[in-house]
Amino acid sequence: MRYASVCVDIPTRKIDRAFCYVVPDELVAMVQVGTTVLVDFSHRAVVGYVIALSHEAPDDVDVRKLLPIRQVLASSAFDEVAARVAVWMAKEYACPLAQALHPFLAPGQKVRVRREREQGPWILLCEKTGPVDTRWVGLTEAGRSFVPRKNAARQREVIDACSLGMVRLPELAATVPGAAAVVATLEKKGIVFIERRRKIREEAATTLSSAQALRPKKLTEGQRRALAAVDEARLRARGGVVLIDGVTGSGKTEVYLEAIDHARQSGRGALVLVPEISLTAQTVGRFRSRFGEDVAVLHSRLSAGERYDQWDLIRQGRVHVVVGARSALFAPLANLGLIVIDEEHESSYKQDSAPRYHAREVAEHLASERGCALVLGSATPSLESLQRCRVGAHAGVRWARVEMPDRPGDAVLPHVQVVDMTRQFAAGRRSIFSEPLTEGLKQIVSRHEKAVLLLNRRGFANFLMCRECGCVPECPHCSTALTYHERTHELVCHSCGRRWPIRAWPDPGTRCPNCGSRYLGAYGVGTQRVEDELHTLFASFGCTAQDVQVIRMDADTTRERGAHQRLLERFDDASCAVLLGTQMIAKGLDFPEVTLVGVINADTTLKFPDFRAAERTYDLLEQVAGRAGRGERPGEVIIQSYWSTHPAIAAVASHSRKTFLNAELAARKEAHYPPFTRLSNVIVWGANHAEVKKTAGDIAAAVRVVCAQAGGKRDGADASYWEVLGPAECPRSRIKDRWRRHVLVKCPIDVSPGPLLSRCVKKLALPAGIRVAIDVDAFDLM
DNA sequence: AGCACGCCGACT
DNA sequence: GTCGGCGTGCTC
Repeated sequence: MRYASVCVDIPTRKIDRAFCYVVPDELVAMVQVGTTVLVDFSHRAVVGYVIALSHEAPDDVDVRKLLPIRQVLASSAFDEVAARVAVWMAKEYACPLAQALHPFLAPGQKVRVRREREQGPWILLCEKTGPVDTRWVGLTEAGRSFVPRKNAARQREVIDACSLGMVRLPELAATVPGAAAVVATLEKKGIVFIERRRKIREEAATTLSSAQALRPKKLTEGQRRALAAVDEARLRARGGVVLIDGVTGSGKTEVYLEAIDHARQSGRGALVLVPEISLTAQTVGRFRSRFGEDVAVLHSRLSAGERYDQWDLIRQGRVHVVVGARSALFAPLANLGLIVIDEEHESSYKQDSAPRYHAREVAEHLASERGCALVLGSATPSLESLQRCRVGAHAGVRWARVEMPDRPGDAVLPHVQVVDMTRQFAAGRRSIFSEPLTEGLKQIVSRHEKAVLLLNRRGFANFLMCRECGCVPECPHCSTALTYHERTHELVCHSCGRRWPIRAWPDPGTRCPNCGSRYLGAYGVGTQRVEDELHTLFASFGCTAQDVQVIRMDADTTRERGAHQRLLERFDDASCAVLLGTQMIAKGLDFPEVTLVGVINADTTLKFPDFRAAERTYDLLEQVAGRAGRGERPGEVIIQSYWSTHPAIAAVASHSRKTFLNAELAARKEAHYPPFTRLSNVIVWGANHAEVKKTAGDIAAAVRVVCAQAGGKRDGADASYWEVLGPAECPRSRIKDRWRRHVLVKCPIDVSPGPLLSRCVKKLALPAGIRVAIDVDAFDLM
């Protein structure tokens, strides 16, 4: 008899284990680890996932009570190793096993069971994206000598089109009107035949010149060392981690490409994770140009069909390299030899909904389970990774750091100048652009070069304020100030997305919602305004829009599919241009002609109430500075700031990460923050304020008891640091009419807080409408 | 989660 | 006496 261990898809903390089912004889061939099945479970039918198979039933169940698997709903999406990783994720990130399995399933698969009426039958709701076929038309033997009737012009056209080889029916229909009907007639006569071929939906390639990855004649010293370290880790097959700590433009991608090539030559596959934001045509193009058809790409901008096809190519073993965002980590790639995480410091590697995993941590675990190497690359590694390299090991695997301090060829790091904006202001300058930046832009125009301008807008969005009563309009459903959208004359809540039309000063219809005053004015600097001022500035140089193109890239201009790529292609094609944008332009762009990088306001992110604010600022500035001088001509970086003495800014100016690290690590150690502890966040939310408050209090009390026990068992001063903070209101205390409170838990770095926090929440009877989220190693503390 | 079981108040 | 309120607990 065969038995299957099935995880039922009921995502609740109360059910966090798998159940045993009998595999009926007729299903034995179909039921494998990773298949989606339908089973009976406590008075109803539910969807479940097979996580293990065995010839024996577990000891603790009565074999006579076991139920059979009813039906197989989808073929296998993951193997035993992946199932083990999911079990680990569920524990580590304190989420139900079913939720930990979701990222492993085929993209687009949503199989649910519902019933329409109270006592109605259970029905299956299948929402599965699947393969699609294209019909191809070809001439039969008889067709070759067939001469259509004189007046059958359409038939002749179809036969002509097919005479050189098979043609896709949709293509034929585009050139020959009514081709479908003609083909149907000819097929009946035996003149043509129709063949169905699997169609692979994919995106069009880019024309960006920088999307090519030409093999360099020779690697730099740093690249050779990094490559050797990666190869060694891969051959040891013990899940070793290599952190490639290379300055911007040092050629990390080339090291990945070479290392992947070595893995492929020995028959192993490779996963490459890049932040969603840099998963552009440029990045993909580089991998495609080196590995051609052997690459699958997975990211959120693909349509459901495209994503499914890419995933299925991987599962069928038809590609050996996968490039994708965070969730590509779960792609069913066989014989994994290498995992690469580019820009490993990026916060987008942390998922902010369940399972709240961090791709770096899951990759470390996965690499060790699959016996492959993990490569982390960054010019600004996370403090966590640097700390692990300093120790030399983490979670039982080796962590090694390789430095790449030089750019290939004659390219050098750009010169960085910090402009103290308080002095500019004191000197009577009121423009957005300081004197040095104005001068720099003038040079760009006169020398016909390109510039990148960053508007670091996080936390400095446009808002309205009444100059008579001082009020700032807030969302009535969330505790956030509303953002003002100049172009559409709307107030927008970035928490819940609601919009309200509004008129701002000097529009005659202006009325403050609080006091009715006309003096409701816009504050803050938006990309739109910088764009306008740029045009004014260039006009003052005597330039026209033809002389210098201004390309704005922000959430507004990139909403449309493919817009991101089109804007970059425009920038690439221009002879002289300025690319103006938010965070999204800071990373990964590689345009050798960029000689000037300007940062409009460097310190807006520093004032965030977040212990990583300084690290984020440093990372962003260092990354954007790295866009300059990647080609033959040297680069210049101008950073405008009101807080130019801050270590994060000073460090970028002097190309000295130590300046930043020394200050930051000391502060983190003092306050017991990561990388010296692990920080978890337990969030409670609901419509009823009193119940939220009570539940958060209960959780805090339970966690305090458990933490005191866990802390008491350990000895050693620093290693046994435990702390429970709160409960307190979340910085965003209300979102979409739900009140939010949270409890912060700090614990030693070698402890897994997940199971402990999970236990605390599980034993609590949650009132209806009150929800709890456990966020282990939280990034977003808002 | 979703449903049955069970143990107490106000109704034909 | 029983209909139904929702607290508790189980689901291979």
